[in-house]
Amino acid sequence: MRNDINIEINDVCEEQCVHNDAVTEVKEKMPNLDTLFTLAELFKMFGDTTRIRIMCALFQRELCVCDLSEILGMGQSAVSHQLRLLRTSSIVKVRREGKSAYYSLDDEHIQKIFELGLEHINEERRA
Amino acid sequence: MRNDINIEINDVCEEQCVHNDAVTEVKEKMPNLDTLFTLAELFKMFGDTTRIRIMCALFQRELCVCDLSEILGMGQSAVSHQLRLLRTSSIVKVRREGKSAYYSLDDEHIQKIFELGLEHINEERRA
DNA sequence: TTAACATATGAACAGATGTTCATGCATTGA
DNA sequence: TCAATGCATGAACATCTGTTCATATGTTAA
Repeated sequence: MRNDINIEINDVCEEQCVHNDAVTEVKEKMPNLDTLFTLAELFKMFGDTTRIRIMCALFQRELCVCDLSEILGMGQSAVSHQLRLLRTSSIVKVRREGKSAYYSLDDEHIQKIFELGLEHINEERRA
Repeated sequence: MRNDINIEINDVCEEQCVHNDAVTEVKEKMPNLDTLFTLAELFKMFGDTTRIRIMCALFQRELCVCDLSEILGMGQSAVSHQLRLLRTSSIVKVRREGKSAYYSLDDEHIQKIFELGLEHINEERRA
């Protein structure tokens, strides 16, 4: 009985349908919240058309801000802001030469993630 | 001279530093905007901690809304709203049984994308 | 049928996000 | 040194997003 009381105290708001074994096991095996938060932050970078287009352009070659601005048909400021986010997330890196800043991809995972995403949406379209 | 005028008309706001060869080539090889938009929509689903946690839980096993609600420590409504988004993006699928709705992953790409993301952030941390 | 329950969903709200505008900083060439 | 150029960045603004609340839908058991 004391045991029951403890369960009630610990599992506040427990719904009646909960499969306790499943819930406990899944909870234990989940990566910690910090990791998942960081992961979400990474994927957030892929979750905007402008940034995806920037990455996609950089798959081909290193480019300066001005080139990217022209390729995307967007203002230099907008591109620059997005590049800052991509830099912060270690997705792109800069190389400065004279007045220009040349951006390129920092890591081959980026393209792999991109390609898996493409596969997924293509299967979806076929289905 | 007429040629110069046309160039000015077509390439409005052209910056002076643009590397025209590079820009033209990259532009040609870029996937179309629709595809990149759809791709961004997909990755948007990975770009939220709640949804990442849901996917992560479903890697282990099929779960009902109520279980997920308990695992995440979040309200049923919030979870249900997110599941709807994941359903719409063909990331999860539902199986209904009695009063419950059991969710599971729709496609193995999802876990692969997740794992590549993990690799990326782990390399980042090591560096 | 009715009550209880699991889930879904619309509305409302707060907070996050992306672009533009204005401006600052560094580099280059005159 | 000064003007022009390429890039970065803060502020402002509109839009998008995620959660909560209230409520609806559909299923089950009594």
